[in-house]
Amino acid sequence: MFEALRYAPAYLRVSEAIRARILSRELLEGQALPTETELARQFEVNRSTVREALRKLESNGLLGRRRGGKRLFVTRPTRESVGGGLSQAFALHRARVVDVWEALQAVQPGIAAAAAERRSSAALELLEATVERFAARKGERELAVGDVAGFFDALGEAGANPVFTLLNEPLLRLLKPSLAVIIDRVPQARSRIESAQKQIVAAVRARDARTAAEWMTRHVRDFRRGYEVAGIPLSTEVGEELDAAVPGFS
Amino acid sequence: MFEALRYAPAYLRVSEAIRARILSRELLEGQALPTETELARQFEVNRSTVREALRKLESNGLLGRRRGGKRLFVTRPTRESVGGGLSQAFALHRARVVDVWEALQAVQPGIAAAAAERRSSAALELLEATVERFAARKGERELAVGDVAGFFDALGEAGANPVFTLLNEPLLRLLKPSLAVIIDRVPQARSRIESAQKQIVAAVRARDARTAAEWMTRHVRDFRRGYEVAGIPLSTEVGEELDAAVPGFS
DNA sequence: GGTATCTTATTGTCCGACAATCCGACAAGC
DNA sequence: GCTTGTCGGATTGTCGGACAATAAGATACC
Repeated sequence: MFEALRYAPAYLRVSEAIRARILSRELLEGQALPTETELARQFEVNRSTVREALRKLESNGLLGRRRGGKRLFVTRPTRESVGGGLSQAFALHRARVVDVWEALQAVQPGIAAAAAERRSSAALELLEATVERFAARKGERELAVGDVAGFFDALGEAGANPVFTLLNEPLLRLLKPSLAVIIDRVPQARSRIESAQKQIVAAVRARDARTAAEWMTRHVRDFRRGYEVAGIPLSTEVGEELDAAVPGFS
Repeated sequence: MFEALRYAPAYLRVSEAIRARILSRELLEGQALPTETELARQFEVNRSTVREALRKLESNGLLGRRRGGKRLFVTRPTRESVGGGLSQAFALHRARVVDVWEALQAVQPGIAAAAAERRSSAALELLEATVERFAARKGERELAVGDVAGFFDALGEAGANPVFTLLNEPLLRLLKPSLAVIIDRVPQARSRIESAQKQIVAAVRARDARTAAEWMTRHVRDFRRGYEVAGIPLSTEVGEELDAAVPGFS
């Protein structure tokens, strides 16, 4: 009958006020925030209260500081901070490798198609460099995994769609641990990945969206085969390892 | 040459410590956190410092409180809190409606296929109820938009893939405003949406993943036509309206 | 059993303080 | 001119203590 009437503590109202100013672009990226004391004066609250509000915005990725700096600056959520938060959420929702794989299968062909349609020549070069790097890599499991993630990243970047770029990161993050196992245990994994990447890049260079998407579909399906061959149960829960870095502070 | 040596302020170390305990499942969902004073005692820091740490975890959606409650409880990020943060990030990265549409086009067919493969009968009923609700709706633009979002939501739920569920929310959130315009301005929009939903649900009931995905592809393509007919430029930036609710506090 | 009442514990907010250190300016030296 | 040393001020990180409002738990009552 009646709606619960909300009383919002001051620290929330302060953080909301600042957030609104950022989203409305009154505060622009890169701009320095007033000092805590000044904010306290303007909002007519205590500095401690302001600080609580700032911590919220900080972990939302809306505020950050320059390396070793003191003052806070307006920033927008980076791939890393978004990715950290999201993959953390996935893990807590007990997502399994098969869930992540399924999402990859849905998303990546679209990303590949977008990349093929819109890649700039600079993005193409970057993409090719990534492929070369992976192909040249011998051993060094961890670095090879990084290269594969770098390939997907570069592809997302080439598509010039911020939605794809931001969604890509957390999926890759969750993919990595299991990918490392695959590369270790499946002998032909590297060569299969390499050839798939080359086909995809060729299609991207030719601006052939359909072929890019098709090869990507095959590529992702291969990962699933990889899980099976490597003996990774599809129902393994993806877990955040130690590398759950502090989002928004690095 | 040298790596920057990092010093982490106490409030960050505290929040990291607690986060780690949550991610490692030592602290379980629903469990109450010790009181601020107790935490301060254990970490040997001041209560203000603890509070700053708690605010961070609060906006990450890892801590929350029961309606009108005082104590903090361990929670996992809800769809809403994740969605709020993500759509905020998209907006700040100046995503355009075409970007969101492209992402929908990539993701939704996969979701539909997953739903067809794994839907429970309960989920199917919910889905059908949603479709009925939208079909029966006359006028009431906002509610109709909510119904459409509810359809995608129910579909995601039916797929029983937390990754899809969490990714779906922010996309829908960004879709809504433009969808409202389409429903207003394109006369045949409602009937086209309704028939597409019915085809999709039929395929889901028949557990026919391929057909479900195909109809979904058409359905999403239709939205693009809708943009054109409604005169919404595809390069419009999606913006967070006032409804940018406080994530993790509602 | 359920409900009203009372106590206590806990949170939200404030004030004031201080050390560490980042910032900017300015001077000195090659 | 550009780097390096010096210095004062501004700003953050952290602390201690305080108090009102109110949720939570216990207790008495019907």
